[in-house]
Amino acid sequence: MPGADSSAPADALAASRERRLRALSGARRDHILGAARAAFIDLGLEGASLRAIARRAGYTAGAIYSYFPSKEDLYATLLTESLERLHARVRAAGLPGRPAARAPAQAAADELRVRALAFFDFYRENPRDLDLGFYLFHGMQPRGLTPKWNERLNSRLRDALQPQRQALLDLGFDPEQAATELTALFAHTVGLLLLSHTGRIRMFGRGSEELFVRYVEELIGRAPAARPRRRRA
Amino acid sequence: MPGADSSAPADALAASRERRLRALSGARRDHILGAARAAFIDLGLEGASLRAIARRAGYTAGAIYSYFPSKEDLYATLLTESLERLHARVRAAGLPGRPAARAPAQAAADELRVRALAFFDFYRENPRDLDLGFYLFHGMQPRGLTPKWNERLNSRLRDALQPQRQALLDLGFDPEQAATELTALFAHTVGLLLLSHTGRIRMFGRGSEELFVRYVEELIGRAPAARPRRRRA
Amino acid sequence: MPGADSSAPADALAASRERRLRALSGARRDHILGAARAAFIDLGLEGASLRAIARRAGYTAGAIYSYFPSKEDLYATLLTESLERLHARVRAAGLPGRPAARAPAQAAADELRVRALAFFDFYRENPRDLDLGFYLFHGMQPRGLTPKWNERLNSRLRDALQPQRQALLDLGFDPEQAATELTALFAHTVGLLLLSHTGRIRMFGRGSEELFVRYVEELIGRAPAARPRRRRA
Amino acid sequence: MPGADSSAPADALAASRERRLRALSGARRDHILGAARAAFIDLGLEGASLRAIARRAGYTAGAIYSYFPSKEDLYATLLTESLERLHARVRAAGLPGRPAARAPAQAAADELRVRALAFFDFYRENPRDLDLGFYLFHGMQPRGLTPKWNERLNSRLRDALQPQRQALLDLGFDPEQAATELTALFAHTVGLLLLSHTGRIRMFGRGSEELFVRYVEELIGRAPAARPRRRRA
DNA sequence: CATGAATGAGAGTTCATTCAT
DNA sequence: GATGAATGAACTCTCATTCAT
Repeated sequence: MPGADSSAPADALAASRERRLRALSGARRDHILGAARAAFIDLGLEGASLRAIARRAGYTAGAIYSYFPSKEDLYATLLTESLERLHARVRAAGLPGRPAARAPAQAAADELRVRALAFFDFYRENPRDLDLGFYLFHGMQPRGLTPKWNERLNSRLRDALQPQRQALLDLGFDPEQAATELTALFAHTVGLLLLSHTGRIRMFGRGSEELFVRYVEELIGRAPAARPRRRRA
Repeated sequence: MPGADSSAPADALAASRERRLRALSGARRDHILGAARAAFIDLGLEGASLRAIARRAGYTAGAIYSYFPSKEDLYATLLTESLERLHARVRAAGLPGRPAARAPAQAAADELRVRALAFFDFYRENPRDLDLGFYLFHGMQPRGLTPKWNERLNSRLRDALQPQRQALLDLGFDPEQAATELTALFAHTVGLLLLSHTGRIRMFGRGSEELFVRYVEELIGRAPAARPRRRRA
Repeated sequence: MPGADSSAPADALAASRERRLRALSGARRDHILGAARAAFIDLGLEGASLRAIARRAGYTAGAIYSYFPSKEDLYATLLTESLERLHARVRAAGLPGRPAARAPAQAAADELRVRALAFFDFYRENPRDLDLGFYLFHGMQPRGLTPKWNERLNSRLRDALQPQRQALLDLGFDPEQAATELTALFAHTVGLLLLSHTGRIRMFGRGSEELFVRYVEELIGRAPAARPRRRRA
Repeated sequence: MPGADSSAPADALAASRERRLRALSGARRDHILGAARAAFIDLGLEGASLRAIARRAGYTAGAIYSYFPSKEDLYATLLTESLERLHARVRAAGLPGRPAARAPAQAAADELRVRALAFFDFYRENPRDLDLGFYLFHGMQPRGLTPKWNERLNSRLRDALQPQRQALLDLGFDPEQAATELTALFAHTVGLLLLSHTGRIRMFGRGSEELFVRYVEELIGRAPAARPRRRRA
């Protein structure tokens, strides 16, 4: 058959084409996500309609549905991706001093400082990512994404918090304590970011970063490993 | 003419009628605010349309505009009133043990505990009031309320936080420290409430109240007045 | 009190105003229904969108919702009203020869002829009313109107068929036979109308009216009262 | 050139390839029609979008246009094919008792009974085929199919009715009478099917099949051949 | 032949707001 | 003060269709 010996090259060709298409499609999807992020930044949560997003992306509203099955899905994807960027940022923060041979307690403290600050700074610099989180974490009742997406988003958030949890353990907190402190740290971070983001912090005449650092230092001060000498004494 | 010499009594009559009307109007305004609050509780932020609010109040949508110039304004009024209820709750919390002759440091610590918890509980029990605050405090770009309302709302919030500030001062923090601690306390409170309200705290396996109490205790532990003897020693 | 003695006239005024408003509103509702009917006639079932109807009525799409809670509801109202016009037509058809002192069997036969033909002619002359009936009787699953509306529409249809049923009884059919013949007559009528309306009848080289008359005459020929001689024998 | 003398075999090859392709294409076209039919059955007329049909066929929406120039055309093809299935069913119905040597009048009556019932049953069992007929036969304004398709569909319908026409002739009706009776029979059939299909018949407390049989028996009773004695006399 | 992307129109519905009465 | 009507813009989403690849 004439088709037989040409099938392998044809397959290769098809495969290569598919790869190219997939890459293109992915790039365009990212482009839409970027437009959505930009729309959020400029127009806020309520203003970022599908049309507005599409317009920014250079598309018709209907075209978005080639990439996302619904607006909620687009939002959820955006948040997932935001949490992944957060995670990347927190992970990257720890790299430089890694193989150092400092005193372990000191090293753990530095770890916590650096990771927690990276987390904090990510949202300070990208306040709309915070909005996004609120949007979907707030109601979360819209439409059908709750079960699957909620799980997935929680998982991404956990990932981003994991380095800080590890640092807490390294600081000598037992797992239970670490969980408690991590929760408190997360709450404090979110609270400060919210105050900062809404401008409400001005009313107190304080800077959010200053307060954040202070909280972290107190937390380190509370760590079992922080005062090993005193304990022995 | 008969109208000339009856003008003074007529004025008095008109004035009394106007007073009565004003009172009535005020009552009806409150009635609408109540309906709005109920609509928020049942339907959430997005579901509480002007129509839904009006329906609950027994009015037509258009009638609301006799009492509020816009939806944003209604929301802002609602938030003002919410902050006043918060304030009342915090104020009421301190009453019972007031005239006691306890050790001053202990009394101040109790004050803080009781006031801060009242603040926290208010929002725990009325999560929609928290929503409302977020809605209006968020972007602050909502149309006509920024200049005047922002000031007024900040002022109400300050009022509600004042008892806690006083307790911090009574605990021996100097004014600067007190401002810092108050800000941090507020941020922590808001962060925990948010975690609790969005259900995100479940993911950490912690209760928001437990964490809140812990934070307050640590704060008290940090207070200058908390260890006066130790310091002298 | 000054308001006391003026309340009665005020009430009267209010009542008159309300009456006027109600009449106006009803007229405008009818005007919209008329526009909807016209839209159906020109654009067919699928083309008659809410927007198209509103445009014809001189309204915005949203304005329709002041008069009808949904498009389905508008359709159902239209069909109800169509069935009422049908009923009126059938009822009016019997009037002229009523008090005649003809032989009863002959009178009953004339009754049936005249009523059945009125029914048939109504739809021959207003084919879109037939479409409307098909639209809602066809799927009938759209949205929430099934339970209430279905009942109501069936009732209207029954009303319009009642004169024919009575004529069948008067022709000597017992109730069971009358029900059977009425159903068959209705089916035949609908079938012929459909053939006529879709132009399919041309393919047979027959006229629908001719066939309809033939069917009615056969039906009359089948009637027990039609052959009194047999009964006497 | 080597290509010159190989042109004849090449042409043959090309022709055979084209034949094969054409057959394949036909099979795939049928496959799509099958998917469309299935989509109709499951989703109804409105729900069966091109996308839904394509999905069922394992294709993209765009791919359908390789086989059908438009959705209307696909529908028309589907209806053509439906009428052909109807025809086959009616034709098959007459087979068993064919070579019997019954009294000719009795045989013709049986013929009519069996053919007409087959026609009726086809639509009773496949109500979506009825929908399809209504959809396309209704306004006939759907875009591109009027001139050519109308003719073709009428022809198919005529084919399916031909056995009944023959039976009517065999029953002694002259051609004119037969045409009239055939039209009336068709109208009655359609009317009953419509009542049955829309559920409206329930309102009359009658069964469509019972009524159908009754109509056919009356029709047979009307046949000239039904009373042969009169003819001989 | 088939895909995947894109269009553009349009669907029904809701909304805050305005205004004559 | 309150109504009921009306606006106009916006919403998400679906559709048949086209076309480069």
